[in-house]
Amino acid sequence: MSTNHRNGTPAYQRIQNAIRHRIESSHLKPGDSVPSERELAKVHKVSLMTARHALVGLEREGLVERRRGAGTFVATPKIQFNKLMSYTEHMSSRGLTPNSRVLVSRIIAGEPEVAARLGLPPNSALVKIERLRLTGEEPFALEACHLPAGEFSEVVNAPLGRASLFATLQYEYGVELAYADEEVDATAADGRVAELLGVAQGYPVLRIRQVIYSTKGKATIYVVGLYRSENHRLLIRRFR
Amino acid sequence: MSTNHRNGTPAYQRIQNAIRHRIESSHLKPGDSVPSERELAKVHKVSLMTARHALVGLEREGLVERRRGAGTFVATPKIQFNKLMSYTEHMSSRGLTPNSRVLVSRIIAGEPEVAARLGLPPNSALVKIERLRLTGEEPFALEACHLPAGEFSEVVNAPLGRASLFATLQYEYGVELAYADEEVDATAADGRVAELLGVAQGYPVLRIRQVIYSTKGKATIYVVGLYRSENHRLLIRRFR
DNA sequence: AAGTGGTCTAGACCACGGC
DNA sequence: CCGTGGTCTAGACCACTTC
Repeated sequence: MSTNHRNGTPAYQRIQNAIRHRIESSHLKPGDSVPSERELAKVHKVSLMTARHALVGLEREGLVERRRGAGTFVATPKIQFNKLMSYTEHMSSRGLTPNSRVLVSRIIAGEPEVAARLGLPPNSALVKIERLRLTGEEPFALEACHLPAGEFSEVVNAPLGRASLFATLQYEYGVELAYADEEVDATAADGRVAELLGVAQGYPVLRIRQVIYSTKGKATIYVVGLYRSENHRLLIRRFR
Repeated sequence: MSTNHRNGTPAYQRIQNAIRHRIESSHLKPGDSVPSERELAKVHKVSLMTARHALVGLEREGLVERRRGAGTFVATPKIQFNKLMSYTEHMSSRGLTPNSRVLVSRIIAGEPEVAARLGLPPNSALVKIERLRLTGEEPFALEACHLPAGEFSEVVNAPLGRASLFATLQYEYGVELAYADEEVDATAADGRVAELLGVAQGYPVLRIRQVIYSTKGKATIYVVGLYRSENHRLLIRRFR
C-alpha cells in the first residue's frame, strides 16, 4: 500500500479532500459530474472499493449525489448535512467571516446536570465558555460550551476571539472530535437571552443541546445553543 | 452469489435485519457485544467486507457502537438517529400505539410554495393530508403532508386512520422512500395551531419541514410538522 | 498474544440509465 | 450498447484493546 504510507492519511480521505477542494474552489460546480468510481480508481491508483468508499462518504455529507446508472454529481449546496462543524468552519465554508463576543470564560462548579451530560460526578469543576455569535453586528446565537476542567482548564486562557475551540482542542490537547448527539427543541427567550439576541421576551428560539464525543468515544464538550430561528436553520438529511 | 438469489434482499441487509431482530426481541441488550465482523462472515457465509458493510450501517443508525480493537456493542437506545421513519414506525419501535386524527384529506391547488418544494409547476393539484398526532388523548403534533395529485390522488381514500402513509405508498404504489431533507426552526403557535395542540397562542413550537425523496431521487412528499417541544425532542447524531 | 475494527486489493456480476 | 453505481469475494496488513 505504498500510497498510504506517504503520509498518515488513508487513501479514501485523500480522494475526498481532492474532490472537496475542487468543489470549494469552484472547479466543480453544482450539477457537474464527479469522476466515476472507476476513473478515480485509475487516477489515484487505488482499488474500486477504495474509490467507492470515498464517494459514499461524500454523499452522506451531502456534498455529492449519486445516481445508479448515471453517475456522481456535485449537489446543490444546501449546506453540509449531518456534518459536525465548528461555528468557524461553518461560516468560512459559506464565505462568511466568523464574528463572536466572549461573554464568559472561567471555571465553574455545582452544575450537576451539565456534569452528568459529560459523564462526570455532580460537583466536578467545569470550564464554561459562553459566546454571542454575530453576523456582522447582528447577534443570532448564544452558545455555552462546557468541558471537564480536569483536562482542559487552560482553554479559559485560549484566544477564542480568534481561534476556534475545535482547533484549540486539536492542536493544544491532541483531542480529535468524532461525533455529536444533539437534542433539538423550541423554547421561549427569557429576559437575558432576549436582550442579548435582540428579540422580545417570550419569542421562540431554537435550542440545540449537544454532547460532542472525541474519537476515543469520550464525552468532551457539552454545548447549549440558542438560535434566532429566522436567521439560523438547521438542515438535516435522514436516510431510510 | 447463491445466497443473494434466495430472495431479492442483499446479504448485508439480511445480516442487519437478523441483528436488529435480536436487539428488538431483547436477546441482545444494550452493552452486549454483537458478533464480530469475522464471526458474522463465517455464520452468514459472506466475505469480511460484506459483514463489515452490515455493521457500519447499523452504527450510522445509532443501533450499535463500534470500538476499534474492542468490538461492536449494542448502543443504549437513545432512539434511532438519522433514520427516516414514519410516525407509525417511530411509535411502535418504542412500544407505543400510534394514535392520530385525520383533519384534512382532499385535493387542493393554488399552493405554489408547496408545489415548488415538490418540483412541480405553481398551480399543480396536490393531495393534502393533515393529521393531529396524539399520545393517548394528548395532542403533541400537527402534521400536513402534500403529494403530487397526478400520481397519488387515490391516497385521499386510503384508510390512514389505520395504515401508515409510508406503507400505503409502498404497497399500493410501489414507491420506496429513500431519504428526506429537513429544515428545522422554532415558531410561535398561531390561533388554530394553539387550539389543536392545546397550548397558549404565541407558545414556541418546533417546526420541521421535510421533503421526502423516493429511491428514484424524486421529491415525493412535502411534510410540515409542528411539535409541542416539551413532548417531542428531535435527536440527531452528526459525524465529523 | 489473540482478537477486533480500519484500510485496502484486484478482481467479479448485476441492475439500471442514457444514447 | 456502454458506462454507471450496488453488491460481493477471499484474501491482506495495520493499529488498537484486552488479557
